[in-house]
Amino acid sequence: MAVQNAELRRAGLKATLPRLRILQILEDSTDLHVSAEDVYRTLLEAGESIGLATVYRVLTQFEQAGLVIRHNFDGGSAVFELAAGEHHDHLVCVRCNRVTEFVDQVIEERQRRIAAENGFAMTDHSLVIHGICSDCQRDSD
Amino acid sequence: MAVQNAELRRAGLKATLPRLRILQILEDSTDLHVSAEDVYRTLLEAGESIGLATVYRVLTQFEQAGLVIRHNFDGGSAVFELAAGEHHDHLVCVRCNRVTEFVDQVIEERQRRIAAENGFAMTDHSLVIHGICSDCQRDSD
DNA sequence: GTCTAAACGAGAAAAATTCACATTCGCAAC
DNA sequence: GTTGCGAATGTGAATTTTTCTCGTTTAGAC
Repeated sequence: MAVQNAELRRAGLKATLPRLRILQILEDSTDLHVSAEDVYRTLLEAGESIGLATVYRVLTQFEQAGLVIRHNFDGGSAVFELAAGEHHDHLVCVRCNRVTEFVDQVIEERQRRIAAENGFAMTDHSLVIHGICSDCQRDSD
Repeated sequence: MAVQNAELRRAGLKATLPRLRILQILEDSTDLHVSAEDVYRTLLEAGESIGLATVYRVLTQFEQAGLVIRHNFDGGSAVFELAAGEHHDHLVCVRCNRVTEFVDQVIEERQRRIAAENGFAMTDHSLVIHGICSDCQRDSD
């Protein structure tokens, strides 16, 4: 708990109970990508009385503070991921929604060049490859 | 009009009035990326009485038929683009939302390889580079 | 311990999208 | 050209996701 406290301070956020709990949930989650609803459900299961509005507020603050990254894959709801490690891109299975991460330096470099060629000051980028993962390919045979 | 009629048939869709009108709007639009609301508004301005639900339905059908591509950039609403040309990726300005398209064969190739290495049968991919376009960089000085 | 601004909870509201169902339309057979 | 039928549409309600409002509570400085 003391750890999360310090993390929040470093991010310039007051260490309130909802923020501590939500940060912990993100860190403890086995799934790297969780939605606001996921976080809310986990809180309910743990018996915490934290409102859904607060979950959204906190996740947005975390995003602005650089603690998490918000992805708009599809399927309606945004998902959040701890910004702990380095940047990476995603492979998303269109059948089971499983997400795999990857990094490719060649692509990173080309992106920087393309942004520059088009006069864009790149702030961010996101690459999502959709496909059918090996498990789902097997299942459909 | 006869042209759109044939296009719909080729896509396996009955040539109904809403579908003809919406296809025409997409083709006539100066902006390549339009939302369902944009289409609806254009219809209203033209005095057509086509429901918003129909617009969503038709756009979804067009997507399934491969006539248009749906993008979930961000900002809540999805945008649709005619699937006329070849595949391409997008540069989106975070200030003015202007969209520029590009293609890079090196990136395309790396993506195929990455999907294969991870056992994914690639169905699709989307690369969005966010940044500040040249116009907006100038404005903020 | 007190104080104050910031943060919270609950529920209402907004925005985007989909659904349900009665009505209408496209089109193929006559 | 008429007719018939299943597919498609319009309306308005419902859902889903996210944000807002506002009265109450809390974290952290003094």
